[in-house]
Amino acid sequence: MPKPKKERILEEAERLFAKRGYDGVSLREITNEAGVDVALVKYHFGNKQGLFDELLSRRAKALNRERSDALDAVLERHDPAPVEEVVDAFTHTLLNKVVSEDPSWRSYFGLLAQVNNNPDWGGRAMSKHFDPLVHRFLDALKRALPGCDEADLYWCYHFWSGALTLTFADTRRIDGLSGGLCHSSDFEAVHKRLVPFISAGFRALCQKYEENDREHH
Amino acid sequence: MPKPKKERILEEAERLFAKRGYDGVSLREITNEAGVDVALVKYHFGNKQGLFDELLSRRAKALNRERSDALDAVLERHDPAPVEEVVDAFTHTLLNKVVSEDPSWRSYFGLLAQVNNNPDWGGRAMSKHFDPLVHRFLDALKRALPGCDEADLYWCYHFWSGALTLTFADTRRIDGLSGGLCHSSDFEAVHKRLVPFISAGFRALCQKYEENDREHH
DNA sequence: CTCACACTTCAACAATTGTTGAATAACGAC
DNA sequence: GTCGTTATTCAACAATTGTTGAAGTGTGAG
Repeated sequence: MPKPKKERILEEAERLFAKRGYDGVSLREITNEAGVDVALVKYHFGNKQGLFDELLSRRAKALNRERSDALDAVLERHDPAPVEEVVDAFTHTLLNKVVSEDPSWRSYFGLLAQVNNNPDWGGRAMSKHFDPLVHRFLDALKRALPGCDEADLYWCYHFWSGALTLTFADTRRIDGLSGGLCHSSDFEAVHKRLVPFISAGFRALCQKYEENDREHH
Repeated sequence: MPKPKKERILEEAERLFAKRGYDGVSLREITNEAGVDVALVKYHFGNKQGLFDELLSRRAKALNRERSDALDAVLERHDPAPVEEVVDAFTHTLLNKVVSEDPSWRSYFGLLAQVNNNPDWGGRAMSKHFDPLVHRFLDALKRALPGCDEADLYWCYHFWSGALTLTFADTRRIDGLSGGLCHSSDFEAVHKRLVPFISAGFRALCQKYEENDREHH
């Protein structure tokens, strides 16, 4: 049984939109790659925007639950939880999906990178799907960093989000910049480094009082 | 004497490309906003890509010199220089231009954000204009963080670049997320926080031996 | 079989896209 | 003025864009 054509459209659209953005891909390019007729887009998704919205939301729900569960697991062990563990719970899920699981997740995160960096309507689209989850994580971080300024916290998340976004954009710039030492698609390398990098940033800005026990790991 | 039409095209193109990306803006939209004929694009820049390239490079040269000078000033005072000062030299110039100077710089940085996050050709475009400068800064950081792993250093720059990119993309997501506490276009707020955040990240990943004197500022 | 329904194809639409050649205008040098 | 160069306009091009109505195919139930 061949894959249903609706799904073929979604796959190709995800792949192409992730690479060249909403305006950089035409419906015919998608449907040609998928081997289906253009009119199917209207039938299944209404129009181009409907197709894009469907791509955005179809994976968001499962992803949100998974990351929320990861946070729960951390908070169950200790609350307030160390900054590192909260940051890791947020990032771990994403990078694991890219590294080991169904590679189509990689396209999805590429899509999110496009959306998150879109000055026109990206902010609203991201907020619509992910703000509640982000608030859960920021609440946990607030408890981990008592007395911290709320604005500091949000800006830290902003920097964090930017680092993740550029990672998933996968522009291969670091490949040339590093002379082949690093590879833009080496998400394992990112995984190892992003958590300590971001956690240190949070502590530097949001940790008001020095604590004695700084045991991490 | 009214502004030359060539310049009007550049201004509007910069503004629109920054907001909606290369494929999201048509030449006629640019030339209509600028009040000139479409054919002028061919005359002055060859084609659409030529216009975009001109936008990218016309400000890059001056910007590179300015940032290189900022690094020189730091290194003249002390070499190796503290991480904070090197990071600040890189970021300071950008954010100052946005805050105080000619507001058209803001469009230019929005343009850079679009390019830097573009998976298709963004990496090459950024490298072409900015890699030598980035290498200068990374060299200074390498001296500030003796014995550090080179790959770590490049990945730190990657996170840094991502944080800056999302900032200049100006998506207004943080406005809603923070309930109005932060504003995406408040570059002064970013300025205060980005340097300590990124510096702490560099230290966390790249600082091999604890040092006694951690005097900053 | 027949009917209803979901799915798919086909052919075409009006609008917009980047690009272009030829004609026109502005302007300084001589 | 006259000429050469630069700048600008005009009208149009072929191609592609998203979208659409109508026709066609398949399938499963009755």
